[in-house]
Formats: sequence, C-alpha cells, structure tokens
Amino acid sequence: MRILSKELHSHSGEQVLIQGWLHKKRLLGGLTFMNVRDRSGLTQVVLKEKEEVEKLRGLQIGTVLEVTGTVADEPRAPGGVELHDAQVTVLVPVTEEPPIEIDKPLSHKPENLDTLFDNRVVGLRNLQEQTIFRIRSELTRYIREFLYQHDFVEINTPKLVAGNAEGGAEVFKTDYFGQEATLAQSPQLYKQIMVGVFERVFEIAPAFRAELSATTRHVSEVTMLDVEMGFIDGHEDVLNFLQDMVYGVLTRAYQEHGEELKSLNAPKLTLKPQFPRYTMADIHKLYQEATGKDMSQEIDLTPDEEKWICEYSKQHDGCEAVFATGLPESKMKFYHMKGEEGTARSADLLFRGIEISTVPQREHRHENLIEQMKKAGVNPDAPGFVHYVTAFKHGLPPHGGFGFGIDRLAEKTIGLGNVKEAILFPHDINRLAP
RNA sequence: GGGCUCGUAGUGAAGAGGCCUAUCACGUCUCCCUGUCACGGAGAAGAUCGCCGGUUCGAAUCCGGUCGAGCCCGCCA
Repeated sequence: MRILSKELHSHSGEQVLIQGWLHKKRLLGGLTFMNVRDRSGLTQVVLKEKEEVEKLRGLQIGTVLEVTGTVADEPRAPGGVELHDAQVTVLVPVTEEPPIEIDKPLSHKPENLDTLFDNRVVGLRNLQEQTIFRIRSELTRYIREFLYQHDFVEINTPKLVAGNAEGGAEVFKTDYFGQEATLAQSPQLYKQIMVGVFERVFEIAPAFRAELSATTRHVSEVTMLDVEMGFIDGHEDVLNFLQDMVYGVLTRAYQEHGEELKSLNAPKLTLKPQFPRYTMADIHKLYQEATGKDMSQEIDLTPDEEKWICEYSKQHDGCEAVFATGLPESKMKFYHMKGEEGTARSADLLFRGIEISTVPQREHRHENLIEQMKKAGVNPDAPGFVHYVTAFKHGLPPHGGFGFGIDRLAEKTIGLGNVKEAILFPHDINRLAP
C-alpha cells in the first residue's frame, strides 16, 4: 500500500512503498540522495546500490517513480525521516529537460511573467508556485465554510446568456445555434432571482470581461464570488456581513498558513474587526491634502487613490481593509438602490491597494426597478431581462450582496504584484493558452 | 486605445560602437566525491544577441520599421 511523504514518520522501521515524481537528485559518489514529490510533500530517499542509481541515469526531473524502502529516523534528514535500502521502479521515464526550474523559486519579475505563463504546465510543479495555489484553495474553502455556516446555498448559474446590452463591461459575443449569446460577465441577475427561492445564495464561478485592459489587476476570465442575501436590515447589514467574512477568512489564513505566507514574502496582516469607512468625498479630500492632486471630479477612485487610502488606513486606523462608501449616483446600475444626495447605496471594499469587492443594496421594488431600467435604457421586456423582472413581480424582499474577486483576494493576501500570478492559467488580452 | 520602457543559450542576468571568436549563474551531459538538502570539484555542449532594413571601415551596442512583451493611464456589474 502506498504511503505519503507526510505519513512517513509514523512508519518508522517499516518497509513501505511511496510513489511520486523525481524532484531532485544529488549524487555524492557512493551515496545518492533523491527527493520524491507526492501530493503531501517531499520524501528523501537514500540510494547506496550502484544499480539503483543507474536506473535513473538520463532521466529528468518529473520522472514518475515507485520506491520501496525502510523508513529510518535520521536527524540529518529533512523532516527527521528518510527511506533506506531503496528499490526504485520507474513508472514513467522522462528524458525531456524541464523548460523551467522546479526546485528553486521562479522569477516573478513583471518582465518575466510571460515566460512563467508560457511554461505554466511544468512551472506549477515548483513548490513555491504550488504554495500560492494551496493558499488560494484554502481561502476559497474558508469562504465556503463561512457562508455555509450562515445558511447560504451554493448555486450555479448559466454562463452562456441571452445577448443583451446590460451596460457596463464589454462582453464576449458568441454564436448560439444561430442566435447571439454572450459570456456572462456576472451572475447578477440570476443571483437576485435566487433570493426569491433561498433568501441566501452564493456562487463561485468564472466571469468573462472583454475589456481591452492591460494592467496588473485585470484578466479576461476572472473567478468571482457572488453573494446575495434577502431580508436585510439596510445596507449596513451587507457591509457588516462582508466585513466579518473577510476578517474571518484573512485571520484564519494567517493563523493556519503563516509559515507558507512568510515563505512567499507575504506582508504581515494588519487588520481590525471593524473596517474603517470613508466616503468617496472624504477620500478625494484626504488625498488632495496629502498629495495636492484634486480628484474630486472623478466619478470613481483612481488606482493611485485606492493605493493611497489603504496605506492611510493602515497607518491611521491599523487596518489594511477599508470601505469606500457613498459611490456617486452616476456610477449606479439600474438594479442598485438609490442613496442620499446623489449617491448610490453601494460601497467598494479595498484591500492592500485594490478594490476586491463592490457591495450595493438592490432596488427590490418592482415599480422602481422598471423605472430605473427604462431610465438606463434597458428594455424590461427583452429576452435577457423579462425573467429577471418576473422574479420581482412575484415578490423579492429587500436584499443586497456583493461581487468579490477571488483572484485579487489571493493576489493581495499573498502579496503578489500581479493578479495573474494568483491564477493557474491566466487569460488576458494577449493570452488564451495554456 | 494612448504614453513610456524592454527583447542576449532551456531559465535568470552582464555587456551600451572595435577589448565579443559575446561574460556569469542555474539547468543539461561526462568524470570524481558516503550526509547532501541552492551539495562540492574538474571538464563539455548549448546564443546566427526577436526579425527586416539603414548608418559606419566596423553594430548585441546607434537609427528606422516590424513582431513580441512589460508598466502606467483610459476602459472596467
């Protein structure tokens, strides 16, 4: 029976079988060390027989192996345990040299990312790259667990949708048996519909954006967490809920994976359970006082302001996550709830210099919704909207929710410089493969 | 889409008119090495310096074009 590298220490003195990939060879003459990688980590194997070492001659890293041997406690071995008297069986020989190194950290300098992604298939086997995606996996697990604990139902909604101008982001158009379809840029309409069924729903799924953006924070295919909850007691309810979720997820990640985060040079977490809240107007004003630049005419925060307010909040409030509230009505979508004095009941959550979530309250009243749709130039009877409107006709409670960028959360939690580094196979305006 | 910057062995870097017959490190190959863990030592192979054209006695190096990439801005449910 196969034993994993992490289980080795509890089989001291026993004859065991391990399987994995050749990760590293060190030939010292009469003694050869070999690292075998499996899903739980590395095992050090000691080869003394010449013929065992010869089996590996000419075989490259990535060769799939089966090794039997005796588990030996050895203080000089990494992890204090290693395999002795090893017998090697090559399951899949690899003679091709790896195009990129897998036993040393890979360059993440911006100008080298292209090579990193060109060689992604093999490069992901690198332990540092693995760590990025293990942490990302944990972040989504924490999010799911938090949401399940709060009575949410996980849903899946269509990604091929009826082609309609919804306004906002550019969409990918495609042929759907003769009619035009678009790739969903958000499950917005579906998740609101589902509030009428389950009250509380969420989805973790790709969203497609056809923007011609070439920045460190945009890709064409993003992984979004979408949350929607009914019977809210005002916009505050949603803000607090998101705040509790993010606080819980981040503190847990740093508790349970502090060592890995440190090994990736992630910054220390500076967070308070209550995230500071600044209005857009406040931020423009503070930014102007600090930098002399007047951004008060911008309808949104500039990227530099987003960075600035996070740093300000970190220094001033001891919290790297901050809400920007009071988004202007001009940025409002037809499904948002109007706020006070030309604002929308919506806020952005910023973390370490970037927007990771937008948190609006929805307009749930049928009449008002129709009015706002018409005002926005959206036809409520169009195929892409008629079913959405039906849900309101048949009763939706006050509700709100948020769209939340999983890629950006992973990027910033780990302290990476480009969202693409936190995506297994990033697709952007220049890249569709791998 | 606009501006700026960059393309040198498989990977990461140095070279900024002649010292380049292009340097270094990692990786690869051969040999030596019994406690390595970025093992060490000796040697070898591997690059028409992204591509096309120009300037010059002479171009990896300067100029123009082209292709590719990066960063910023714009755009961004």
